[in-house]
Order: sequence, then structure tokens, then C-alpha cells
Amino acid sequence: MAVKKTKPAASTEAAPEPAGRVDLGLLDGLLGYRLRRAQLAVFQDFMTAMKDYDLRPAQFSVLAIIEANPGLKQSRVSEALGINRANFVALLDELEQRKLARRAAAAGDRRSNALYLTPKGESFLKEAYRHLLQQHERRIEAVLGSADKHLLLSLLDRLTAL
Amino acid sequence: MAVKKTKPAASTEAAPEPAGRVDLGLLDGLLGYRLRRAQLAVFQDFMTAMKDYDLRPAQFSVLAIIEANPGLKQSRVSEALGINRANFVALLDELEQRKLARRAAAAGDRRSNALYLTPKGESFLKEAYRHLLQQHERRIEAVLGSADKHLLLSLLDRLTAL
DNA sequence: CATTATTGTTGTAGATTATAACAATAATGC
DNA sequence: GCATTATTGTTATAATCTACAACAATAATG
Repeated sequence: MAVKKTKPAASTEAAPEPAGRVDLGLLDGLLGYRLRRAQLAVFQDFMTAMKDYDLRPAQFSVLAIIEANPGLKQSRVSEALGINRANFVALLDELEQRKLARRAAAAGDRRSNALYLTPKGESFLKEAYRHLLQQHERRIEAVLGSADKHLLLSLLDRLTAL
Repeated sequence: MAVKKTKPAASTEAAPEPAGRVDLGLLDGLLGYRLRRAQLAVFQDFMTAMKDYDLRPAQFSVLAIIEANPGLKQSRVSEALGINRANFVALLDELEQRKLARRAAAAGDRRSNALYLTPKGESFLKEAYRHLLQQHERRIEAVLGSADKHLLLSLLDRLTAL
């Protein structure tokens, strides 16, 4: 089928293929795209730092909310984190199996569970957070600096209120 | 079990339950958490704007990359977007079925596909992008302003290089 | 006290992401 | 030239995440 005639002969030195960088085109100006890439990088770094603790971002967030609001009802914890209450069940199940959190009877409502950290959960969270500051947040401040980090946080908050 | 003695009697007016806001605790200072919330809000807004076009962020990104790099090989497109090449197949299949993109023979490599937008894909992408600017990016600039948007973009890029 | 709402839960389906394997083809070493 | 190795697109599969419907127990309401 004469795919390759006599020879390409290179019109103007014809770069073989690697062709340098890929143009992002319309993507370049889209905030959502740049936000997603940054978020993936940060979560990746978070998970690397938490590898030894076997703690994913969602699990950490649940422990943190419970620590700051002991006795909060299960539905309100999931709601605060934007996690579907049906999906929250298995998430909490695992934290309970690992003896980091516990479901207790809620005073005055026999439908609800009041959530607490176990003593083990308290120390585990403290330790994980300490390690997170030393590894993860440290790397972030290395590229952002403290001032720009706080600036970024306030810019992000304005977006969350979209 | 005497769960409720005679009566709670309210120690200090004892707010019934709603208890105002939930304390974010350790989460409050974590960049990853704030980043994720912002990213979800922005993607949500993106999808709302693209509802009539039936275009998700990943699909838009593929079209945008192909438009900016016509003839780029399939593997390089997926690589540029950080999409596993196995998962990229079905993604591209759908765009091809919708006659927005097409696989063509790559010159000089019978293994590879060179990707192009169809004429329909070109106009569809242009139209979708126009609508995106008018709806989505407009709302973003309403809360950020142009200067802060560009500032945010540069801060995000520094994080991506983590 | 009958009706309606909420809570935790299970089951299920759709998306997303990662991995392994495979055939076709290309690139490389000798 | 030819055997070996690498790449490309693809399928299949599993893990994870998310959303939704349904249900029993319980609470709130009229």
C-alpha cells in the first residue's frame, strides 16, 4: 500500500517524535484543571506521609472532627465532611475495628450514635498529626512559605463558597 | 438503666442539639483539606455549567489537549493528562462514538493512533468553552477577581511541583 | 395516637483508578 | 539479518468512591 514511499527525506529536519512538551491549550486557563492537579499532588504527598499509619485523608478527617467535637452524632459528622451517611458507615466501622473511634449511645435519642475517640485513637491522631506536620506540611511550606500558604488558604475558602 | 434521671434541667440553658457549627479541629490548618473542598466546589460548578453539553471535566480535558496538539499519539495524550492508558481507551471510545474525536493511523508507527478532533468536535469544543467562560469562569471571577485568580493559579502551580 | 421525619444500615449501581496480561508492532544488540 | 526487548492499544479485573433506594427502629408532630 505504499505507506513508505522511497523515503521521508525529512522536510525540515522533522523532529522524530518526542516533540517536546504538550500544549495544554484551553486547559491552561481553567482554574478547575490547575486546582485538580495541585490537589492530587498534595493528596499524594499526604498519603506518602501517612503510609506508615495506614491512614487515608478521609479517615484522618473523621478522626479530626470527632476529636474536636466529642459526642457529636454520627449523622452530623458525616454531614460536616460532606460524606454520604450511607458511605460513612463502613468508614466508621473500620475506625472502630481498629479501636480508634467508638460508637456510644446518644443521650436522649436511641436512634443516634454519639462518636468518640478511644484513648488509643487520641494518641494515634496526635502522633499522626505530629508526623504530618514534620513531613507533609513541611514540604508544602518549603515551596510556598508560610505567608503564601495562608494567602492560598483564604483564596481557596472564597472558592468553596461558590 | 437510668439514662434520663429526673430531668436534665439544663445546666446553662443547654442548647438542645443543633449546637451551632462543627469545629474542624486539626483539619482547619491542613492545606489538603481546604484544597479538596475548593476543588469539589469548582468541579461541581463546572459540571453544572456543562450539563447541557454532557461533558465531564475529564472529557473536556481530552478534547482540549487534542485540539491544541492535533495528531498527538494516544499514549501521549493520556500521559499528559495523567490518565492511565488502559482507562483512556473507554474515555476516547465515547468521544469517538459521539463523533467529537477520531483515531487515525500514525505516520511511521502502525501500533499508534494519532488523535484528531472532527469538525464537529472542533465547533463543539469551541461552543462549550465559550459557555464555560460565560457561566463557570464568570462565577469564579465574581468571587476572586481577575488579579486574585491569577495569583491563585501561580500558587497552585507551585504545589503541583511538590 | 396516627402520621410524618430522622437515623443508622444494607444493598446496589455507576464512576474512577490501578494492575496484569496479550497481540501487534517497533527498536535494539549482536 | 535476526533474536530479544520495549512500546502501544486493548481487554479484563479488582479496589475504591460516590450516589440512591429501601428498611427497621425511633423520634417528632398535629
